[in-house]
Amino acid sequence: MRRPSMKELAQRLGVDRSTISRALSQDKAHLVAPETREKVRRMAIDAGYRPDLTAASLRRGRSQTIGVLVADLENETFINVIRTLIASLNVDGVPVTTPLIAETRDKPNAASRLIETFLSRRVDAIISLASTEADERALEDASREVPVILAIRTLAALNLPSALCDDREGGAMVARHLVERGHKLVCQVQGPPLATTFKLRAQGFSKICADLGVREVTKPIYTAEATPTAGKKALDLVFDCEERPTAIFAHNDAIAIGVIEALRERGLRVPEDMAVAGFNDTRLAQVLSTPLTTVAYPIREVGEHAALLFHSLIAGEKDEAGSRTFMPELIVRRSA
Amino acid sequence: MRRPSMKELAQRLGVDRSTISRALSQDKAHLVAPETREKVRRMAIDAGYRPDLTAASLRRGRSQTIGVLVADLENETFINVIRTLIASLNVDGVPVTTPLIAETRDKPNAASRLIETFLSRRVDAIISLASTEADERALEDASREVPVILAIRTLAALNLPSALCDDREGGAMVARHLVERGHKLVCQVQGPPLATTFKLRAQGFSKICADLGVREVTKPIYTAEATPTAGKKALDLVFDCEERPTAIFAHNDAIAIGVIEALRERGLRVPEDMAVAGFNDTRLAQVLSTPLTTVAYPIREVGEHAALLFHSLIAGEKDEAGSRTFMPELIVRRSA
DNA sequence: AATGCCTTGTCAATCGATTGCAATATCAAT
DNA sequence: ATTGATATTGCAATCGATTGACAAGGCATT
Repeated sequence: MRRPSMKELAQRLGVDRSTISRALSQDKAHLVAPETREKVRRMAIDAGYRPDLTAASLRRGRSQTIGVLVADLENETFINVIRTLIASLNVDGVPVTTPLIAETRDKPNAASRLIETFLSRRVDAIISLASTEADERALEDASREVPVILAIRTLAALNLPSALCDDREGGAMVARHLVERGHKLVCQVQGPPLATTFKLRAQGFSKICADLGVREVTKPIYTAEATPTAGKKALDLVFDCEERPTAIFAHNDAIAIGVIEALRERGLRVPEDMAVAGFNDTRLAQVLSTPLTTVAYPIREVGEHAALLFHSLIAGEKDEAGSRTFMPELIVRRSA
Repeated sequence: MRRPSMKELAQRLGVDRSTISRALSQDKAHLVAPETREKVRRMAIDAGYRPDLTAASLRRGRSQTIGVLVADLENETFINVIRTLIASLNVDGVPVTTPLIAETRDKPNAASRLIETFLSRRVDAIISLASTEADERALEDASREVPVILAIRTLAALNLPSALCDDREGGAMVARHLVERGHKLVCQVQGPPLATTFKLRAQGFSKICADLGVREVTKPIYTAEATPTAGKKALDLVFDCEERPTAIFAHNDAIAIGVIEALRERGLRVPEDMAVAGFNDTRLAQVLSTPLTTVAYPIREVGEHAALLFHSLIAGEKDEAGSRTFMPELIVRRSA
């Protein structure tokens, strides 16, 4: 009743295991006579044969597996990038490479432990959507054993192939928009500074403000997490400032939602009393009764480029696809 | 510069590979002399030895891997159950079992393809947080080869060990609460009927309404997805009814949020003009300026019991831990 | 008929770790 | 000194698939 191994198939058919292996493979199938090939394939199907990928991995030295590190599984943007990545992993609709997905939650040594697991399982590559400076060392070490690709977040010191969004320009877009709308004093509610994303958004935003002569509230405001709860708390800090801004750039939509709810609790209207912009163009952004002005993340591009990097790196191409940075897009809605 | 294999370690130390294997193992370490054991472990560490789990899997017939099917990676409840599940997979803080996480998005044949992949990779068990009637067959077939555990969603026909929330009672709790608050005509915005969860919530809710003499709007209202967007659309259907209810039970928080935003756009206040209750106690539920009355999902219990089932099943215990259903908890906030 | 090429298939080694069994060493008890 | 028990280590098979080397047969060319 158990499923047969390749050896058993071979016995039943009176051929060698190697013939079975080749007949069933993609690349070596031409080495076996068409009739034999068909015979083998038919028999494999109705015997319910299922190749043992652990054995194949061992022999090939390739596990057809990719380690995916993600900072936060609840974050829509990460998930959507992973989704397009996984979709691009399939060849002709057949999933050949299985992702091992693991979450770091930005905990200091989570990444290095997970990377150890990945390497023990002999992943063919690692894609990190979770890089923080704390993991720099772990990723660097890993990159000596296996291709490492960065997505969404980069690490300047490492020079690893990456698929990114132009976060600086994204921040700049928001700033320009707010300036156009006539705001004179603005404010950022920044995400936690451990990832490059938020730093770049802040830089891009501040640069434009400075260039165009718009002031930011003096004290920089950070959230501990990029969540609505944290955004809500952060609004208190905004109101602690000597001067009250007329617009807030929240570093992502989750923070923006927290900010908006907090404003509502204070009886303030968005955007009349305070304009709010977010980042990512989350699903919720469109659903809110005051639809959110935000920056659409180039999800598909980032995911697909990460997959492209993966394929080019494991194929060992010399003119490998390089790092790329994709442009986000400002989505103007009612909130700012 | 490459990392050494067990064989190379053995040569350097002048002992047999089997000794290395035993010294480094958990369960057979007592078979090797304490000094040898220490010597081996030290050498392993500073040679940077890292066991090859693909080889170990092959030989052991156990991959120390578990297939996790999840319907939706964006759903906080699923993710949180998976998180506690993964945490409970570690023994003494060491991750011994690696989860292979795959998403079905409730697409008809996604589950069976993913299960094929899992089985080819020789997972030790499969945990499905994605079961729909469409996958019944695939899960049943899988359960003949490997332990299959259901979580969150069950399949009555299959009698597989499961870790569940008492969704029926959850629905009932909401109904009782609405009755207590004096509502006479209520309405459900149901989630898609492919999963048991929503059906049970609906049944529990309706039963109590009937028992306590409260009317529901006649036409049942379903959403195509359990998302805010779908919830928003569904509100139109509610207003299409001949009579307007005074309270809405949305089958989860995401739907509830859509409903609330749609109400706001119509200029209606929650809960004064329309009470709204959700399900799951999502993070957002607490953050909203009108905090959401909802049902807290027994996340920890479900995740931990699923892990318990896994451990007991692969240990082959005869008095295996059985299916369990955990009680959710009504969280009364402002919205209803 | 001899030669060479091509097609098809077999043989056997191999990937790296695990484990049942056997072998040796050590020690105590008689 | 002999026996037996116990502790420690080595030997070699094994898990299941893949692949380089090679052999057999067929066919065409000269």
